[in-house]
Amino acid sequence: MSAELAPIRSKPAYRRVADALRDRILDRTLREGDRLPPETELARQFDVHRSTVREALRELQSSGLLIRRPGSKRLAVTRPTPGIIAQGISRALAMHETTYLDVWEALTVLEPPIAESAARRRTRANLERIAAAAQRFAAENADADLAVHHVAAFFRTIGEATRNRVLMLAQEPLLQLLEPSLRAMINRVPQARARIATAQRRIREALERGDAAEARAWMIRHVRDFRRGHELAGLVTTHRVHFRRAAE
Amino acid sequence: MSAELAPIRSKPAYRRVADALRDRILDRTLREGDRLPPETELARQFDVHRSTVREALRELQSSGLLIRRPGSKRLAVTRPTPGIIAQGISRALAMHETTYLDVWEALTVLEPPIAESAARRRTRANLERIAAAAQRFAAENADADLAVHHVAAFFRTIGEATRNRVLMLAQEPLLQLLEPSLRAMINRVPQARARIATAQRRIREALERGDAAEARAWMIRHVRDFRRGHELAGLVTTHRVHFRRAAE
DNA sequence: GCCGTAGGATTGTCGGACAATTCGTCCATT
DNA sequence: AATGGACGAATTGTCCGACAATCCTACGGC
Repeated sequence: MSAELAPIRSKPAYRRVADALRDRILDRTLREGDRLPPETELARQFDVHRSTVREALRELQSSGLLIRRPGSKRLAVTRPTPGIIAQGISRALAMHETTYLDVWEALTVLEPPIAESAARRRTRANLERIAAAAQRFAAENADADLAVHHVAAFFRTIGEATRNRVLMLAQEPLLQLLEPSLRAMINRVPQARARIATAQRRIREALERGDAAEARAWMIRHVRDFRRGHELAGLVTTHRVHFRRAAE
Repeated sequence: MSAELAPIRSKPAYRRVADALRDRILDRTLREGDRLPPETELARQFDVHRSTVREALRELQSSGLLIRRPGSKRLAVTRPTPGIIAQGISRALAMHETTYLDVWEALTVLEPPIAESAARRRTRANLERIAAAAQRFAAENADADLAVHHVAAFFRTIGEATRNRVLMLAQEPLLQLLEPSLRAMINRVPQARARIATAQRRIREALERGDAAEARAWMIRHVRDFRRGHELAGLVTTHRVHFRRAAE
């Protein structure tokens, strides 16, 4: 007979304020680009103290719904960028027992279909961006950090070409987590840059022809190469990924 | 000759405190399960006011690194759960122009390889959880909300069987976003439940046999059915997804 | 019309206060 | 030795108020 009693825990005010604001943003009462009212005004409207409002604001800020535009005082409503979101994902993955092998497996799953889809939907503008990214990688012969950055950018431009936000967002954390090990690999495996450049070229050409099967096939090789290179570099793929991003 | 001057913007104290704490968590100085020191103590250590500390705490709390255990006062260090992370992703996707078609496409990409991988790695325990989830769905003939919940749970158990956090995390937002439209579909398409139950059974059997190809094949059909059902129900797949999750 | 400036508005941070809850410990009871 | 209060200490949630630093704006000068 003992009914399961719902635990009664009225939410603290800062959370109610955050929820209320988030609702206003999601239902577009507050639209993207709008500047938020001043804290004192919000405090007045919600009938709480300004400190309480500020706690709520920090919450929304860290989930990427509010942003302070550089050189501006007021907060503005914004859509969370893939980068911000992926940062949270990357941290979460780094805290769980995620290995480079896991990341690589996910790349294997995601990237070939992404390449395929990109081959079907890419526009002229996409192709230009893809070519530019490949070009930048090919031109960067010194700085490994930059090279790695350009590799990630290449994948991103392909993701954009799919026009599917879900896929773009899904691949972003992989790119973030891949960077450190990719950098190590490029430094230790001499032929790595050339192999990457070749794969990028073949993928790019396939995308230009709209050849989905070929784009997929080369993407598969490209991703497989990452693992090969990883092993050649003596990196252990079952090591846990790590991720830091605080200083800026 | 004009050197690119780095914009000097010393971060506000609440952000520095948040960064410092986040670093301590990521480098495991503060370990999972540890209770955080009291706010006054943190304020003393960082030499800032307690309000400032509280703003930092809200930030970490919303990124899922700190949690208040039910019926507890102190905050505890924790790993962000897939659910929490995916919530942020879902919101982000809902704010961009993400359509149900996008979600469905991502399901098409992700789920078959997940099923394949699960077929290779599943343990006895996984199989039991998968069977239990399928059982719960089959037994739920009334409440559409519950049925939908069980469908998502079925996918989650399969994701767990892959033992790959990245894949698990990638599929979570899809499940969250799928729920509303899936609920509508189940309510409007009479044969939907039966088709889902059949697919679940075939997938489960394939997983039990460790038959990766068959698991993949049935998962493909299963996901395709979602779209068919969607269309049969007269739901427009190019509508934007929406996501709310505030009350609790 | 463009530009600089003064005053107003807004944020970042602080000091302090107090009620409500939870924590921890000590003691009585079974 | 477990169990179950009892109670003061510790901690959080919320508020009030204050002030410097910075951003914003509107006004007046060129």
